[in-house]
Amino acid sequence: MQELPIKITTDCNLYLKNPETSELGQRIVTNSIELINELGFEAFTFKKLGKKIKSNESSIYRYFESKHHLLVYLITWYWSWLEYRLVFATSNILDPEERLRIAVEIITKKVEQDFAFGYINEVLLFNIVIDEGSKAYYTKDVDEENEKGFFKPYKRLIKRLSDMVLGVNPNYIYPEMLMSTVIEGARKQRFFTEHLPGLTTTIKEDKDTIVSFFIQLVFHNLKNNV
Amino acid sequence: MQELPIKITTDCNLYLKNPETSELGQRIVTNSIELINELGFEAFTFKKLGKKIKSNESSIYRYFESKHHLLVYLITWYWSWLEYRLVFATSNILDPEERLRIAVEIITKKVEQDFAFGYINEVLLFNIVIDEGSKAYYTKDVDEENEKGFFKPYKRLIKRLSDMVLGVNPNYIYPEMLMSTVIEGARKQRFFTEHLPGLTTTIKEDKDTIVSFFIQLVFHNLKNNV
DNA sequence: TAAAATTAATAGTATTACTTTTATATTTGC
DNA sequence: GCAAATATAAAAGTAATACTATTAATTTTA
Repeated sequence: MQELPIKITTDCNLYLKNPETSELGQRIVTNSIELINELGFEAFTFKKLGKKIKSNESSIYRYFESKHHLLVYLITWYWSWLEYRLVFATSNILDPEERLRIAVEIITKKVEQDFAFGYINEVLLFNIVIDEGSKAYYTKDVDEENEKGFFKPYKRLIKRLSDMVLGVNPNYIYPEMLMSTVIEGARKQRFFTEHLPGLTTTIKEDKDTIVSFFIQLVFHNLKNNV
Repeated sequence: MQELPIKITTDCNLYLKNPETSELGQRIVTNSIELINELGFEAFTFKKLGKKIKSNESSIYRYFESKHHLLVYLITWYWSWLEYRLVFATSNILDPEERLRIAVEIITKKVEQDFAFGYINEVLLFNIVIDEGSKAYYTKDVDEENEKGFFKPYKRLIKRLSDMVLGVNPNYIYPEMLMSTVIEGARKQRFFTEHLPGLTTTIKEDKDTIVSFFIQLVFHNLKNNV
């Protein structure tokens, strides 16, 4: 079994039993990604997942308290993976502008290649992030779940990006707001491109309009704030 | 009965019977806004609403096919109301920059005052837009619902805003993307401010950080695109 | 005032998320 | 190597959900 460099720690309170630690746990994660992709989160149930992995509904409940917990786990895994890639891609870049440019590119671009990180298919997971991502926090229980630590990894990612913003312009006063607007905005524009094109812009000559737009947005904004 | 200047037309296919046209219909709308605020959309049911308006679950189904249809109706009413206010506030402004500034302010600022438009409480409706707004389109049926015309009023609003952007800078190439990023981004930042402050920035001295941020974002971006 | 339309009430369906219980494997400590 | 702890599977059950169908009562209107 391959070790994954991305760990969702216990202090996030996202699982009852760490799915990394058993074959069944891994099968739950792998197959839930496939099944949520196929059915959408609302139609996805632990019963159907149990059938798919030739196990039982009640066994899945040993790992995740609810299907909502499982969704948050998957989305969190994605943010942690993004942060990992971000650190990796920018570690040798000394120029702050170049660092930020690379960072914005990574957080806004499509995931098209399966990085084959263990039992997780990143391309399918990316689709879930686009289509179902905001369901992780649009709940009546956000505040409670936030206190439990559910969103720590996401906050850490935003913090890291904000620091890069300040590296380019230490006087900029909205670093967190800018970066969460970019990361969430890019997700939304992807969704619009796919389903509601009237709400977005696509430039045919551009390989990725969403990436270009957000890079321009960030840098034009920072340059005017001296 | 006061006439509402905001009409959700039949070609949006959002209702079975227009709730404006009867007292029961209006009670359904008024009270659903209160009840969704109170319980959140997931815990809200037609059964509970029926009890609240001292009518019956099945009667509500005569107006709205499902609770999802009702939610989309409410959100759509909000977009139409925003557009109405937008047109009203900018109709006499000739300077394109000033027009756009006013527009961005209107679409990003909080609704704190009940405009007392008939039977709709705009402050409560605004809360629903913040907390549940994106549930209107994050569904497996988006494409189908889009074809039915569910999102026409929202698209019209984005179109109108894009035209104002082009009024300021005719060479700007991402008008729709910029405006939907602003409108959706402002909603999300409001939610973060309330529930996940680690993902956003708040400046105490500023009366409304979200408005200031987005105005700056738009204008710095447009000025660098000649 | 009769017909049409609207509303109310009841009861029903299939499915959902999740729990409980019990039995059977599998792993682990000694 | 075997008992004890743990993990898994299976079945059955619960309360609630979203929605439908039917029927009856009430209101509107022609």
